[in-house]
Amino acid sequence: MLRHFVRLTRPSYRYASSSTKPWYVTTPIFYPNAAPHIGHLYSLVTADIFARYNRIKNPSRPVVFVTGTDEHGLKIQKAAKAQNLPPKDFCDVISQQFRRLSEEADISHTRFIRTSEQAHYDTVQSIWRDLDSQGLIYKGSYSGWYSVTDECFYTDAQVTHIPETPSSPARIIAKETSSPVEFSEETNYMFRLSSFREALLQHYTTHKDAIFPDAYQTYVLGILESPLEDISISRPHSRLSWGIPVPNDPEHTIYVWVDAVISYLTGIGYPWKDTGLSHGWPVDIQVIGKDIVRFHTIYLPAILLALNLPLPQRLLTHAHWTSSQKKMSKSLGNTTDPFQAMSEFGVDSVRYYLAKVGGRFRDDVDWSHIQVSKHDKELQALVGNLFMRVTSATMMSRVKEALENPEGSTELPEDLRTAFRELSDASAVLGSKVQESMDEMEVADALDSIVELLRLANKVLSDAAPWKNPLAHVSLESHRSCLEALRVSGICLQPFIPGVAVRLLDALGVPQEKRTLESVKETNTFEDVQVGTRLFGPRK
RNA sequence: GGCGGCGUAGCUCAGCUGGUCAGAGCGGGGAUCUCAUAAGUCCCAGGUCGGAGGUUCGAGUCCUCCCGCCGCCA
Repeated sequence: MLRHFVRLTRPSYRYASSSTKPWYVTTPIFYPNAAPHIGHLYSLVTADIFARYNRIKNPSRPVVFVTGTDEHGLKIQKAAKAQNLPPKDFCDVISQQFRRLSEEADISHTRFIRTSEQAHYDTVQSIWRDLDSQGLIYKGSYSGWYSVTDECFYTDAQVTHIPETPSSPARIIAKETSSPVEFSEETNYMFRLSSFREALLQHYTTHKDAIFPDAYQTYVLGILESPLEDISISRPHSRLSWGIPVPNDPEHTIYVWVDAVISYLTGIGYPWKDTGLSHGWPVDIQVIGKDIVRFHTIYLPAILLALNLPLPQRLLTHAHWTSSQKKMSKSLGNTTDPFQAMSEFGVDSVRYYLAKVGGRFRDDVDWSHIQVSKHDKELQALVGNLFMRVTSATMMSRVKEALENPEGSTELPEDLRTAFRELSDASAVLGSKVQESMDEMEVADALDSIVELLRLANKVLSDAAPWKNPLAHVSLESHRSCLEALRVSGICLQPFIPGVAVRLLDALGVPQEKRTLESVKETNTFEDVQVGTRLFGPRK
């Protein structure tokens, strides 16, 4: 007899941001059937921004950041076969590219998991047995349009009907590959997803901000307002051998997405001896792409409910990158190699672009070589040039002169006093503005606040014109207030462009322990400014 | 077909929760500076806010219809 597994009476775990458990963020686990692309980098950078942000927001709270590769499945099996490699060897190569991408993009992940790891393997089988013992798995039949050539099923939407012609009969083919398909049926293991519809609906009704942006919350609620059908979670071993075998049934292989989503648990050591809190569970932010929303908002939570585990706190769903307004596609030849982009523009300029342009999460965003180049220049001018203006030989000598003659007048014209006060006020509130935006997942707004402050600093410096103003005190005040703007900006820029931010803070002589969000409110004496530091690498 | 999202200056985008009835950056034109990483600052031009109705004292913002684009419907 089937147990009724809806747990409506059990409170969902909702930990406040001041919770002491480690803060946990994930990228989607990547499917390495080909080399990584800009979309993968976007997911990595997005997750990294939140990881780094939380490190400077709550320095005493550990941050756990899991990324990795999902290495089973038919596409990988076929890609390996095409290269005459065993799947494991193929995955070793491609997974290494993803790991290298993470490292070269300055991603501060704490764990790179691969679903081919033995511990993950064992845990997936263990979870399968658990679900099975609860009566949540049963054998059923799956039917659809099967392609012998492609060795897979297609849905109605994925096939098209070719009418009869004088030389050929009517037929149905797969849209993607044009291979002929025929309606077939096979036996698979099914998961009782339907049992969880009410609990899931309640969860998303109660937690209206579970998914960001709102449009995806609405989308998921719409799905859950209709009957939820059980889903197939296995494939015949004869067709899919590269995967985790179904326990006690070697003729079936666990479907790839099942073991993929379990990696968020195994990435932090599940099954735990305790509740998982000390390991970081539940996930605080789960970064996902819009193409995998169902897996992460419905299938995974259903499994978690079945395992009696709290659900992820929030999901951040990002859209895709287009290339000069066209969908990126290998067949179109308009994909961008992320390694090449980082090499050409610098890691931080690429991160800046991804965060600035991609940091609103509303819809697809455009990757354009011209736009990336412009953002690269903007960043260098905003941060690099401002630092050089403030620490120039002329400026430093004027400051020295002012310091050596403290009896000089400190009275400033009113317009300059107002300008300096405005800049100081803006510096003082930057931390709060960035925190407010980031806590609302508004990455682009946070970055815009920093840019605005740096622009204001450049303006005030031009207004004051200390390089020619006869009042020595103007030099001192300009120097001090612009360094302060750079300092607070440097602290706040760490999540977005960590390399430049660290070099800036080093050049300003900011101690390591004074680089937290809290430190923005404090003052700095700038006794150890390293004049002449170049914050950006050489340019062509 | 159903559901959801989008459409604002040449380009990329803010403007969600109705109120000095439209802004920013880039690009374009002009001026200025030369402290500075060929960088800075100032000014100007540029908009049927997809179209048509409606609600309202008032709508880019709410409602209806239409047009176009995108996504989902294991």
